[in-house]
Amino acid sequence: MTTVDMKDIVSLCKRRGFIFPASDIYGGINGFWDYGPLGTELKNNLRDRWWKDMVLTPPIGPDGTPLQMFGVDTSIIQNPKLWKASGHIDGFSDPMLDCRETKKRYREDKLIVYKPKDGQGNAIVFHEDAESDEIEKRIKKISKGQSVDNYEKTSLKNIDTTDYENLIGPDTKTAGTLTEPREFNLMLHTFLGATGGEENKAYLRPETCGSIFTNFKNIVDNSRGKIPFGIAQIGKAFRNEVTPRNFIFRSREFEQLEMQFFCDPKDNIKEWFNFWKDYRKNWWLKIGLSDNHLNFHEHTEDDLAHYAKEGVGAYDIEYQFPFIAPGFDELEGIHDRSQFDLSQHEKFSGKKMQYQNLETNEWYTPYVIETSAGLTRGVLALICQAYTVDENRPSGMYMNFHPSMAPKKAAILPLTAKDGHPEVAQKLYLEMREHMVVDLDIKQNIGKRYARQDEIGTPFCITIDGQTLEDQTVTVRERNTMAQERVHLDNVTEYVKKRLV
RNA sequence: GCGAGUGUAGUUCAAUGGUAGAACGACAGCCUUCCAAGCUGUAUAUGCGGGUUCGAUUCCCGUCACUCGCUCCA
Repeated sequence: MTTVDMKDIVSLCKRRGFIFPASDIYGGINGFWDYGPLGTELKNNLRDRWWKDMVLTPPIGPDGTPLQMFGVDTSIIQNPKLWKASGHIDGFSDPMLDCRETKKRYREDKLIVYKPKDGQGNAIVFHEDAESDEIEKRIKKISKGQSVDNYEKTSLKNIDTTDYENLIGPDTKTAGTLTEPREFNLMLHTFLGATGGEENKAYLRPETCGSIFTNFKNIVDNSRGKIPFGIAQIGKAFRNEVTPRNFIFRSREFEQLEMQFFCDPKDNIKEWFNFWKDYRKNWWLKIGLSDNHLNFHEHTEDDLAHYAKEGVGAYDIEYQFPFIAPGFDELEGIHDRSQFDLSQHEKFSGKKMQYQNLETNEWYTPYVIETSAGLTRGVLALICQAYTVDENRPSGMYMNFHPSMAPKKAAILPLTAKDGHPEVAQKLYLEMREHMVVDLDIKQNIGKRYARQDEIGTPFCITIDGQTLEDQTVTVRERNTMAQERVHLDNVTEYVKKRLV
């Protein structure tokens, strides 16, 4: 396997207009990226393909009937109670602090402090479950013989941060190694209303699925949703990642392709789960990711998300990104969320989130299988997969995008800038651009123009030459093989179209 | 968030306490040609802020960004 350096990928992305650092002229901003002309096309191609294959023409179910799927596009900001119900607000809002020396991290509320009653000397910090003889021993040692009685016990919250320099951390002997406690909630928040204060706090969604669940009843009641069915959504999501890193892989603003599939708890959940798992992996294969770069990772009991504890399992589809190779990193999760979300929303909203089987009149809370893919991670995977080193061509490499994903489908290149070539080229360009994204490039020599198209992964280059004027044929060059074929002008749009699927 | 490193044209690199160079890319002109990016020319850079200094891209401090290792990832 050839390993591609992320550095080369990042510089190509900037040089050719795929992806730029956000607010580049101001020095960038950690965790945010802008999509340039080609990156936008690529992302749209991936997004549209997902929407088609999931919503417009969803797969045929295991029993041979086409699945019912509904598309929604919900607001990024929702009532904060939604995130309370989903567990996102409480799940990760503890103030934490670090020890600079030992690199350990502590929850503020789990630490207790022994402060000298006379105010002389350092205060000593312990973990809340420290044994009393352990406390006694350590205090004696550090204070050179003083007893616990000379110390008063308090919680870390009562210590002013200006006094932190006099604190001795739980796992060290030196004072002043603890950092100030920091909120570690990973949700981005904002304030609603022009004068919004704390009471008007709202959150930018950390995933798109929350509002899929809250629309469950609308779909059932107003869109004739009959279980089993799915609700799908594409949209932005935001997380205050501790360490945004690896180009667009972990960014604070990203885009998701999410689908929640609601089924009868009496169904064979495992069968549905496997159905989606296989369908989703094959989908990535269809759009050009190679099998040996894809991997299924099954979550163990310990790292299951809070919503997935009850279910039949959780799998990640992982891709072998260059920055982690030979390891893999998550591209899409297929998780059994069981009845967690609908039950939670029923509890918090007081609205019945159940489904009635009208044939049996039986009410139940549906089971949910989630497929949650990162659109922006998908773009990165496509780019990494496509980057192909080839020392035998002028560009030194080419982007081997699947034709259906390539940002530009064809480039029209008159061999010379005179002799009537540009006129023919422009006519063809105006025809073809009605059907696909095409480039018209007239200037400079042909080798240079081929090389440029190779670098951005255009699958077909169409050349108008002397012979075109005689017999109305053009040459079509295929990117990967560089082989050429003569095609009549009347057929060239169809010729390319057929090869984009 | 911690630790280490890096920061010079669009990209990849050079150089210097005293005028910042190249290659590729871009653009213009020439060539009119089917691929080792033809020929000529033009424009473009020391991340940002402060300090030291007669003078800082170079030394120092801060900051921002990127890379690597930790940490985190509902």
